[in-house]
Amino acid sequence: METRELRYFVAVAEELNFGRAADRLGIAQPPLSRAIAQLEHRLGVALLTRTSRKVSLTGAGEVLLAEGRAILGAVAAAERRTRAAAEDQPSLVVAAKAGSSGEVLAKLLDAYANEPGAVPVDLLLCESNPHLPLLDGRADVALLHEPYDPTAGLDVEVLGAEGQVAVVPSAHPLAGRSQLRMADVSALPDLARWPRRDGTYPDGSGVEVRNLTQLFQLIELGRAVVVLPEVVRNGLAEGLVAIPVVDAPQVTTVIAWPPHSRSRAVADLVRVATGFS
Amino acid sequence: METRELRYFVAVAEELNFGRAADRLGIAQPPLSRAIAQLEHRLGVALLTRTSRKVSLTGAGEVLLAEGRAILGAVAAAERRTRAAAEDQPSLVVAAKAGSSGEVLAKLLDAYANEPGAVPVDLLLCESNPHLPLLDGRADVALLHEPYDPTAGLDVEVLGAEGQVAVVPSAHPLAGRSQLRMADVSALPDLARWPRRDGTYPDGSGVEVRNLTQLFQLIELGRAVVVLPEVVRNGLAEGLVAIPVVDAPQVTTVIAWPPHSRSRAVADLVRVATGFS
DNA sequence: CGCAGCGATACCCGGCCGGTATGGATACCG
DNA sequence: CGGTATCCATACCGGCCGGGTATCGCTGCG
Repeated sequence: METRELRYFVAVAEELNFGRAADRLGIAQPPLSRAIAQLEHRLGVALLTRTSRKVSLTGAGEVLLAEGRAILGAVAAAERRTRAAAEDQPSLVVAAKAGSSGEVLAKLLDAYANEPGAVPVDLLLCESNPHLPLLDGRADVALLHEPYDPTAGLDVEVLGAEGQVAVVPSAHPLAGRSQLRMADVSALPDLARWPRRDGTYPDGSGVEVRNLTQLFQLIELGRAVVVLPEVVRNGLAEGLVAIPVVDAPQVTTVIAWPPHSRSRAVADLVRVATGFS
Repeated sequence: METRELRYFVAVAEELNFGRAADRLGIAQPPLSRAIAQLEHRLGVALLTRTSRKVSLTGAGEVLLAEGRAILGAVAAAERRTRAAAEDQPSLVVAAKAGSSGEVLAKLLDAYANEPGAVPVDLLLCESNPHLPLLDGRADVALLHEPYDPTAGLDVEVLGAEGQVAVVPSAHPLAGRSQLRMADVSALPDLARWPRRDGTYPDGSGVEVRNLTQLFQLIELGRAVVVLPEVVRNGLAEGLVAIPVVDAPQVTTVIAWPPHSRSRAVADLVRVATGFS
């Protein structure tokens, strides 16, 4: 199986339309049809069911889509990391979610900078999932939050844990309570559309939740409700209050890096991180 | 970067000889030279240093070798898993190290077999590292032992932990002791050659340690010394005794599976395993 | 100095990838 | 119910690239 075939299949599987997929790939539709047919023939497996009006994935196709995405990410990562290894002066890219854990990140980078043999660090602040740049080689290390961020296929080390709080408007009936339970929160109406783990949004009405400041605005307007790690207290606006949710799962901050990482700099940074946590 | 190029590069990087690599790949040497040169050109990076007498890897080459092996494994896994997903009756392959944790495995398989919706289970008993079949798709789940088996790039769930014991001949001076420390053990002579984590053996004299029964024979002959998890007591031969090593790291048995696994059967098995542990 | 080993270069051929043109099936619409 | 638009498959052609053979250039060794 060649990566070209995988790119083609992933494009078709995502578009579920040969014409658009060919467009996206910058080739004509017939060669694409043929390539997919060849791939299916070589695998001896039907990946798509075509009814001249609609294309859909078979079970095997769904498996190959997931595997193929991972492989294409790994290939992109391999290219980037190979090029990075050829640079005369190494550097380190750390990914973190924008607007969270600012001070733990600062402490970590300060501590690392004082290490002997420390390397210049670039920061990559992600609006969405900070684990993605790790998978395609754009970053060398990431700060993630279990269970929010997926850590599948990554090596991780736990840095710390914290409880979660519900954020509600100060004028809200629950605002006076000293603690809540998940049941209290999930009983409240939530009119916003939340991203899925892959970053896409469900269809329907409601605003798509994209970042914290926007989310807080929605909460003030009573159009969203959310349970978040305690640190959000720091950046909380005037009209909002945070109330501990006693039975919410603990959120653990972890430092993650790709498997097979042989980089001295990554090892140093992880050691520093786990040292003081 | 195409997988063909990666296959070619990995072959050359492993053989460090274009002729032998071409032989292994079943092609002639000139196209191989050209393919590697093209790959280097496209990446804009030197992967190999050639001095018409010797080929060696650059730093970037070593990175690409590691990444490339992982990618080729992932591609092989993708093909196998895609084909497996097309089978009308699903099945589950469980990998475990031959000659270890027999009873935990038996308990696990029994418990799983009683699950509703259980699927036929095939066992894959590995002489060497049981994580390898996970990486290239030959197995769906593996029982591993931290820190002996590498778990990089796998999802794991801890099943249990145990201490470690030193195995020595009954006639050995230490045989009467009730407990030992690592220092006691490492002071003893060890004439055997142990496999590295990648399965290869260092050069030199001494027998290559390949499995438990052979290892026990070496110990009886006073040619090897080893610290192993407590379970080995069960299969211990007459002339050997096991003595707890109090400061050895705990060995944890983990159940591991590839990331992105969407299989119902894998999820069921993991749930059963963590349920009773 | 001659030879052997090894990678690079030169050159040719065939297969495959990609393009255009077109066919066949199906849903939608007047 | 016929026309049409949409969409995937097939047919066919041309150019590129991957692979083969022959050979050269370099280097360490006897």
